[in-house]
Amino acid sequence: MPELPEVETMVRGLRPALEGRAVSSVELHDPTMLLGCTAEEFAANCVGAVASRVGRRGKWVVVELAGDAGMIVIQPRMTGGFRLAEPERPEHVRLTFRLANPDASIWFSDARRLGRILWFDGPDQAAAAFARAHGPDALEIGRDDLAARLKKTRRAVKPTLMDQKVLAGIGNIYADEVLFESRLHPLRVSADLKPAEVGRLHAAIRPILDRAIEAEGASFDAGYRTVLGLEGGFLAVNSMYGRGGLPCKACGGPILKTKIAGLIGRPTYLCPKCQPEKPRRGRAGD
DNA sequence: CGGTTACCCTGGATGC
DNA sequence: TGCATCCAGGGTAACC
Repeated sequence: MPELPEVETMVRGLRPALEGRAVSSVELHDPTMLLGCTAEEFAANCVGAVASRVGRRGKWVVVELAGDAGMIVIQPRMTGGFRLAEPERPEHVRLTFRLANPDASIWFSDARRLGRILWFDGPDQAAAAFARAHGPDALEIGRDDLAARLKKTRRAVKPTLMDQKVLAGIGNIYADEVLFESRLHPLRVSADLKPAEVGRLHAAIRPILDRAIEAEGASFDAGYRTVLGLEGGFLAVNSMYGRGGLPCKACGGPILKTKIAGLIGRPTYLCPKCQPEKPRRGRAGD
């Protein structure tokens, strides 16, 4: 489920509950989700350690243990999420951290079990693994950097935006929002975007992600919730995702829900009028 | 190399 | 009510 704003919201919720606290025990209910060490090693590494910092790298949640005792990375992927001991234990809990003084629990639950729990012996290993899989963070990437990365590929711009190696944090929901905001069709060839178009795209990314973080992310159905079990509010104020057939906020025409090449089964929402497949001659350019 | 597809899993919603 | 089908926000690996 979670993309950058949802993961950022998780991290902000976890911080006050976890930072500075000693882990008294861990329960790994599904050891197949753990990579990087055995379940026994994981428990031995965590118990007694103090969680010094909780952070985000792209869509990864990073828990740093004090004194270089190691790092835990949790990838929620589609259906993973955290819940504090309140208000109630969620279903499908795969990992439990118990804390002492005062006693508390933090749960990681994941219905589809697509999530991953990674163990790294130290920050260098974690940083190397992150660097292998990710480009710059979507909140931090510069316009020229984005332009250079788009120039390198002739694939469609939407799958490029969702490629974590190009920039980290954008997934299916926010790609559609960003492309609508910058009036670009998702099938436009990345390398063919004109400087002004790349400028619009870059200018749209940060504000949309910031607005979504402010709303505490996007919730629908039984999916993503905050660590308190609350729904995020972004889908009440967004422009595209989940709004197939509804009027486009710019032109009033119907929003199209479709599928595009390069993204296997995932839906794409776009406004055919505001996001023309071919750039208008003389206009859309620089 | 770049792009496409299958697949990993499962719960919930929808349809017959 | 019961069963089949479809759908899903992510990511990797195999393949052409």
